[in-house]
Amino acid sequence: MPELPEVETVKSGLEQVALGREVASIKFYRKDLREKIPQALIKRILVGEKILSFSRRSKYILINTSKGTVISHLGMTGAFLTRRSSKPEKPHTHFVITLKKAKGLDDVFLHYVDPRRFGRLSATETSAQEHPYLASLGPEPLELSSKKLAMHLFEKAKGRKVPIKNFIMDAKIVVGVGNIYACESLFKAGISPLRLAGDVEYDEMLILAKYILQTLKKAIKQGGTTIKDFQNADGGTGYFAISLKVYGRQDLPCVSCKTPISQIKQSGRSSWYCKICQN
DNA sequence: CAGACCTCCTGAACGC
DNA sequence: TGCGTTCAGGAGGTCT
Repeated sequence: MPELPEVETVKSGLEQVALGREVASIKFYRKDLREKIPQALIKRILVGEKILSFSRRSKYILINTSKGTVISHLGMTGAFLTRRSSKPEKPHTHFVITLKKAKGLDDVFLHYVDPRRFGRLSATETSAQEHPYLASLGPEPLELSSKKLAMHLFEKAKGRKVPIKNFIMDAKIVVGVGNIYACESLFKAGISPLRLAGDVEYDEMLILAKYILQTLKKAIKQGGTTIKDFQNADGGTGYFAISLKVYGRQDLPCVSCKTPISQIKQSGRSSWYCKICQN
């Protein structure tokens, strides 16, 4: 389940093997993931074109050529696997990008595998930022200082009665804070996930912002192991490298006060927190 | 308009 | 052992 740090790692891995290379072909094994795949448009943008850059916006990976941008999301279970053959070897391989053979370089085939098909694949020949997937997204936390992020969150939270946990997971407010990072950051900041966003004081928001950034940055740093394993990646390992203090730890003792960790549901999502340490 | 809840999907982890 | 059930989660959609 790729979170933002893992997506960053996947992007780096793709850069290592495919940046600057020409796409020879793309073969689709499905006509849809979450939505219908615009196959003809994607072919127009990729086939016969050099990959000028990869970029990331929120948890989307963007593949840029002179013809436009292909926009992909890994959902929960998606992965780009680098292979030496075009033949799908894993179940749920939904498309394969073949890079043109080049002197002195290995043959490379990018296999997109996604068992649950929560992933997405789309494209645009114009501005990627105006694509519906990206148009209404909030800022990238990693491009902000903790103070800027805190001010942004504090302003947006004014008058909001949504729980702070749901608030920081809302991609329209800020991108890249998935369930794991929301739970962990709130624990470190000592803020209950049940608190209403509008009731969180600026000072608390600053601490929360610091921990969100710290957790994301730490995970990206440790995601390096995934880059190393990318050639035979089978789903990514980097994200398990961060030590989870509350996520998934229901009934286990709080690392700080030993009180059993509570699990609750918020808008259908599990939240874990310490009733004593988080207020 | 804001907020809660539903939906998509498969496989892992349970329970009987 | 082997079946059925539950649950996880990103993000858009729908309902209140």
